[in-house]
Amino acid sequence: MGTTGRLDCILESLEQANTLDGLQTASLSLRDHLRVEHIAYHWVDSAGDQYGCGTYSLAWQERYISQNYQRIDPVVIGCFQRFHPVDWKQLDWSSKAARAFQLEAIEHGIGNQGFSMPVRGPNGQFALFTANDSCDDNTWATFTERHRHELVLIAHYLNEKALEIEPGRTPEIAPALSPREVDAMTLLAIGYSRAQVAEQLSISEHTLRVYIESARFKLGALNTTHAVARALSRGLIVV
Amino acid sequence: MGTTGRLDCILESLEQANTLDGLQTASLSLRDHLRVEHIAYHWVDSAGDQYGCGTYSLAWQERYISQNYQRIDPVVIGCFQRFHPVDWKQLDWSSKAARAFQLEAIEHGIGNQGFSMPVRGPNGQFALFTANDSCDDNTWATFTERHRHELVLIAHYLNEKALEIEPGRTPEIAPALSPREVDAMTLLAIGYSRAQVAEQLSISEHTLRVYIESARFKLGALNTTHAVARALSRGLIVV
DNA sequence: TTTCCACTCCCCAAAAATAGCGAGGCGTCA
DNA sequence: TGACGCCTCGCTATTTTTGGGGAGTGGAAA
Repeated sequence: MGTTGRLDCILESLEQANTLDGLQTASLSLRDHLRVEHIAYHWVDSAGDQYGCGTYSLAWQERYISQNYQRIDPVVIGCFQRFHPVDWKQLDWSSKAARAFQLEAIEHGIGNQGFSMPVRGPNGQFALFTANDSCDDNTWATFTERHRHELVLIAHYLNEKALEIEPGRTPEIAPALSPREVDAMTLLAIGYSRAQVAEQLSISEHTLRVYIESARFKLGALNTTHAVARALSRGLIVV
Repeated sequence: MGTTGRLDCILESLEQANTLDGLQTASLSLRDHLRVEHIAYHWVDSAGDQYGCGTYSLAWQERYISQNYQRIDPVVIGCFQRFHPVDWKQLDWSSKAARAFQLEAIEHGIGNQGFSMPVRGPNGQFALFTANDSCDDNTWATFTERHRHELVLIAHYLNEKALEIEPGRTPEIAPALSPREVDAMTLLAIGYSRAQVAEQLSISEHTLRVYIESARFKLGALNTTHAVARALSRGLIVV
């Protein structure tokens, strides 16, 4: 199996990449380095928008996207609820849809063993990095144990690169809110009504409204809910 | 500086830890390994609830929590908007509050150089791992460059451990929203009024209301704004 | 010094959201 | 088959939020 030294080289070449093609090339190196059949980086957007690179067949990728399989894919669902990398065997394949999905995947050349690592970025960004192969359970267990650190690192750097390449998906620069506006947005975000927020801040409800309005204006929001959503997704408030 | 071998040992002992004290002990080893003045793991929780471990003085930790400094701490705010680790020098210290905060931190023994790594878990969980020291810019740049991989790994494993130790702290397991509920929450989050959402989804406003209510119920939210905020911060919708 | 911004307070009328009921059809899973 | 969840539609009434005005303080920056 590859050495840490070689991984460093690959990560370095990954740093040079600045297009999706670059990521694709890096994927191939990574696969060779890890000596597995497939690796895949898969950016999952809840709007169903997707994006990724890896060594899965194009036919499978297209099929996956066109069928919106991320909705039923146990790998996606399972990783979404976890922080640590997971072996596919630990996932829930019990539903009918999941088993049908798995069969179809295998028909498209996906191996029976998989190990996937969830990665999360700002604004709820979510992606997976997967290593995939066909082998028996023991071989796979040895592989995952030995490469755990590497897989974590690879997932991190791939996602870092993906975020860099797709800046359209990252947030606009945030227009700072005043302290009172932050207070107001924060309390609204945790469910307080206007009256409660005003009481909490010891100001009149009329005053509070001015803050909400000015925050709404600064955030270019159409209403309070929108303003809170923008403040949240731009990291101006933390709930 | 330490070798990768030693880091592996520390990470292994980290794996054994199963209490906050264990994390605290691991922090000390990590500090020695990295040869910095301070390291800190800081779980930034909703509602200002906090949690962490590290080598900062108790006085500072208490002060930080009692003053809710995570609201103005440029490290928290900056990391919250980013994926990659950041040097404190790259952050925005321009506001008055931020500068006052920095001065106070230094008085409490925090070094002038810092390097922080954001980590995110399921349900919008968010934490920081920081290495901190007092030295000149060049020394620090060399340090951060050499230890980048290590810091990423440490942050990952510390957070994995923290999630394991404090499972109660993770917000309730995300009660998946139905597709229509997701639609409703998403459109509300981008500023549509109820009438507009209903029109967009081609359903009656009455029906829409059922979705909003059931989403609110599932999310344990007190009102629509709260529900949207929760859906956002748990990564159930993306705006 | 003047200008700007953050903070505070007030009124009123219209629009929107909420709470409480009700109903039926469709699909999946045990 | 029956339970359950999802999607769809209806009513009434109350509470809350919003949008449009205006007005004064104090501090910081230009």
